[in-house]
Formats: sequence, C-alpha cells, structure tokens
Amino acid sequence: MEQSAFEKIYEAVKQIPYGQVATYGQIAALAGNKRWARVVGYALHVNPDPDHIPCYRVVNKEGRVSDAFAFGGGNRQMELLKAEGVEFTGDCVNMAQYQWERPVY
DNA sequence: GTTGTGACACATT
DNA sequence: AAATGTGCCACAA
Repeated sequence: MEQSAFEKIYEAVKQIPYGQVATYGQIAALAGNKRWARVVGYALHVNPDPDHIPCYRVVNKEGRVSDAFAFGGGNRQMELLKAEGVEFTGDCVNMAQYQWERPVY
C-alpha cells in the first residue's frame, strides 16, 4: 500500500532517535524527496499524533525552529530538547553535534 | 473543480 | 555574497 507523502514524513520523524534533531530537508529526503521540506512543515503543522511525532526534534537548516511559527510558544521546543540532553546555542541547536545522522543502508 | 497558501531547501541570477 | 524563483504535497475558501 502506498503511503502518502504525509505518512512517510511522519514515519521519518518518528525515527528520530532520542537526544538528536533532524532538519526538514533530511526528513523530506528520508520521506522520498528533499523538495518535500515544505510538506514536512505542513505535516508537523497538522501534527495529528504529537505522541509519536516530536515536532520539536525537527529544525530547519539553521538549526533553529521555524521563523514563522513555533510549537505552542517557541520556548516550548527548547525545554523539550534540553530535557533530552540537547544543548541550545542561543536560539539555535548545536547541530554539528546533535543533528541526526541518517543511517546509510 | 480550481486557486492560493503554508513550520523549507536548493538552484540560479 | 545576497536575493529571488522554483518545486513538492495537502488543505481551506
């Protein structure tokens, strides 16, 4: 059964390990196409299952949260990520250290 | 049923 | 180096 782009995106986000973060582009790439980065944003926007879709673990290329919208507050993400052991450099996450390396099969 | 918008990223100018 | 345009999917009007 062919899952829609959204479904694939959700699966990719769910695969993000604890204490790490991923970028929209990476999620999109894992979902099938990097160009879906925009779709990823929308997918998290609807976020139908926040219990399995940690939007706060998803950041943009800057290692920062969305410029346009934040998850229910903005600081919300920082607290959640810090609770997982992720350090925040000002408003940006230390991606060089915490960006999720997609397993290459 | 069509048009427009939206949590981004990349290529080109 | 920075700014603009382009591409993709799903949903709202």
